[in-house]
Order: sequence, then structure tokens, then C-alpha cells
Amino acid sequence: MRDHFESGTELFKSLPLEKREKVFDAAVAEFASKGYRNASMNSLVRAAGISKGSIFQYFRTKRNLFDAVLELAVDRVKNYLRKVRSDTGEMPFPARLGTLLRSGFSFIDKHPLLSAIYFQLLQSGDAPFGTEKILQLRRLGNEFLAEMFDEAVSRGEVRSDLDRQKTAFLVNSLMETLLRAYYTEFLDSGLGLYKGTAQNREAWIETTVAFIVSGLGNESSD
Amino acid sequence: MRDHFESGTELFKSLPLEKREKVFDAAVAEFASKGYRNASMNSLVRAAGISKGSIFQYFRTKRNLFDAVLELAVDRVKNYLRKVRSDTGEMPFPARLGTLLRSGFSFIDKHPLLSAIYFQLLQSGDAPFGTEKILQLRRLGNEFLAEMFDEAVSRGEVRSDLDRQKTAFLVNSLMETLLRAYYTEFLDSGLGLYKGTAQNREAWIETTVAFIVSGLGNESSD
DNA sequence: TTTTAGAATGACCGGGTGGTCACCGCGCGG
DNA sequence: CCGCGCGGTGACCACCCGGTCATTCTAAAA
Repeated sequence: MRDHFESGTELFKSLPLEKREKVFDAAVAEFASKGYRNASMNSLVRAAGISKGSIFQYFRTKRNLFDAVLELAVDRVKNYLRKVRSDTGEMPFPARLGTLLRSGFSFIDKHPLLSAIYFQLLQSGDAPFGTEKILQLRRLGNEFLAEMFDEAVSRGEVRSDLDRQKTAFLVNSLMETLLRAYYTEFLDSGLGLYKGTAQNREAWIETTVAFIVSGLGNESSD
Repeated sequence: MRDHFESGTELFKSLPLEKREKVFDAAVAEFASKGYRNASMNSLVRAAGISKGSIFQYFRTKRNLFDAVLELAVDRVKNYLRKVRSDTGEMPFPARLGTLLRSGFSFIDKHPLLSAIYFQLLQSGDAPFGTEKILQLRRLGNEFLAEMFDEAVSRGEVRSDLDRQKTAFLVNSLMETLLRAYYTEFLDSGLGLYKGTAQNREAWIETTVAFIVSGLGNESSD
């Protein structure tokens, strides 16, 4: 979970890196596995090997600690989106979608705990704040896809008579569901995406991109 | 929440209908608004106007009570699916999808609390049991759509070269997202589906069905 | 070696939870 | 009109929570 340590009290910032990592990683693990409400400061503190008093000296409240952890997760996701966008600028639209999904899978592999926190927030609304921040994040994701869609339209790669917001919403929902099913057992309704093989993932990417581009209808081609 | 009272202890079953309804309705409301883990027997009991001892005489544990409530929700959803299937058997595939969505919206209007319980279970995994039951329900929904897809294929209404399971999964994910966004504020990323007008809903249905049938590509028509 | 600043600690607090059980009061049979 | 059985009751239990703070420990300064 390297770097990113403007969070916490002055005392926490002054700690040796190793200890900061140990504490922060334990927090990430706790929130990832139980969500905000059911995460326990007691069990967190046990896992981190520090005393209960200390964690409240490092982050004054549970809420503060969660904010710091969430900020890291959101930053990582934003970076990943930025990178994919710039890496795929030249690709045709379908390849772009495929790369986006592939990168999503690899992000989850690299940051499973942060992914869990991010998706938990997005989906379950289990957060210490209201809906505003969640809506903001969802709009961000949708806008990202809407811009991809705009570019595809301007290049003549897709139909131009579609509502960009609604379209982005629908495509986003497919992406999100697929990525969540990749690491959430109970979402994988028996199709082997969860903990599946790389070929399996590729097959899903292909099917999904084809679905987005052509739908189910008879009369399309490519 | 009428009928359906094989649940609970003998004592509960022997209660006057009115009281059974009062208690059961309070349980539904509690679980719907807080999910399983964060639902409180204390607050439930306060809302139902009975004493704490009583609820544990009617349903021995929180878990038992939840099972009963969930069973009602699942039964209602199954009935709704059955009804839609038989009502739309003659329709062309796109109209069928549209009717399915429309009925989904109206189910949510009629049973907002049961919908909340059902979706909460499906999405957040917040349940007193393992993943098996959730997977089972998801498979049910997917199979429902897969059969619709089969019929459409056999009538030549859609392409026949698609994997039925994967396709059903993708279509299901769109349906589910749309229905959830209809009553969950933080899922409606600013598009006015949540608490929107009837025209708004119709526009979404049209867009979604068109997306499923034709995708985004240039070269399709209908 | 002694003093002392400040970090680490865990017992403790008020308030919550799911669940229990000794008691109370009401209605029915005798 | 009495007595008894059974449903209703809420104080109580053990255990958890987030958060506090008086005390202890440690290590550097004097």
C-alpha cells in the first residue's frame, strides 16, 4: 500500500514507514472484509499488533481512518482509469472496451482489497457519509465511459443517434457487474468467472464486447 | 403482506390475523431498511408494539424470522416472474423484454420493502447464511432469461450463435441494475430514474431494450 | 545516573446487541 | 368465585462496539 501518507495525525505521520504500513494495511484488510459498519476497531488493532489507544492516537475516529483508506482506493482507481484512457486512445472502440475490462481484471488481481472497498461503497452504500460522495463516484465512472462513447461516435465507429448518458450508464453497468462477479463468489452464478482461468476471462471479454457492439439482434454484422 | 403464515412457532400461527400481520409487517420494514446484520430486534419490537419476549416466542431466533421474511419476498418475486412469462409468451422478444422491465418497476412500486430485501440479499450478500442460497437465486433469474433467449432463438428473432448462459447473465445484469437504480438513490447517477416520471421510465425501457437488441454498432437495423 | 517528555497501553465507560426467564395478569373450567 | 395454566412482559445476561484517559514504559537530555 506504499506512499500516500498525508493521512492521520502528526504522530502517525512521524512513525517509521514500516509501522505505518503495518497499521494501514490492517485497516484496509479490515474494511475490505467487513465493510464500514461491521469493521471492528478491536479486531483491527489485534491484527495490526498495536494497542487500542494507539489507533485512536493515529486516526482520531473510525470514520477518519475509513476516509483515509477510501481515499487511497479511489485514487488508485482514478489512476488506473487515466492510464487505460491514455494507453488506448488510438484503438478502435471495441478493442478499447476489451482493454478496459482486461485492465480491470488485472487491477483487481493487483489490489483485491482496495477493489473490495471501492465496490462495496459503490454498491451497498455502506458508508459513514450520505449518498452524495457515492453519486459523485458513479458519475465519474459514467462520464469516463460517456467520453469514450463520444470519441467512438466522432470517429463513426458507433451509431450517433443514442443518448450518451443512458448509453454510458448501460455499458458501465455491464462492466461493473462483470468485474464484481470476477472476485465475488455469490455474484458468479455458476459461470466460472470467479477465480476462473485466463482463457475464461478472455472469453467473457470477447462475449461482452460483442454484446455491447452488436446486441442480440439478427441483422447486425461486423 | 397477507397470507403465507406457515412460518413461526405454533403460538404465532395461532394468533389473530391482525396481530400476525402487525408483527410480520414490522419485521419486513426493519429488514428492508437495515439489512439483516443491522436490523435490530429491539427496534422491531418497538415498531410492532409488542414486548421483546413475545417476538422470541413467535420466532425463536432473529435468523428464523429473517428466513420467514425472505421466503415471502422470494415467493413474491417468483410469482411475478411466472406471471410475466405466461402473460408475454406470444410477444416478440423485444416487447417481452420491455414488459418484463415494466412489470419489474410496478412490482417495486407495489412491494418496495420486499424488493429492498430481495435486492439487498442478491447484491450485498448481507445474510445469515452462506453464498449457496444467493447463488441459487441468481441462477434462477439467469435461467429465466436464458429460457426467454432460447425461445427467441427458436423463433429466429435473435442470433443463434451466442452462448445462452453468458448472454442471459449480461441481460440479467442490465435488468437488475436498472431496477435497482429505480429505487436506490445512490445508484441513479443523476439520470432521473430514481423517483422519476412514468415517461422517464418508458424512455429507459425503450433505450435499454434497443441496446440489448442492437448494441451500439453502426451496421445493425431493425 | 537521574530527570522528564511524550508514546504506548488496556481497563473502563455508556450504549448497543440477541436472547432468556421468573414473574404477572387474564380468561376459562370447575 | 376461585384457582390454575399459559401468553405477555421487561429486567437481566454475556458480549460486543467506538472512544477515553490515568498510568506505565522508554529513551533522550542533563
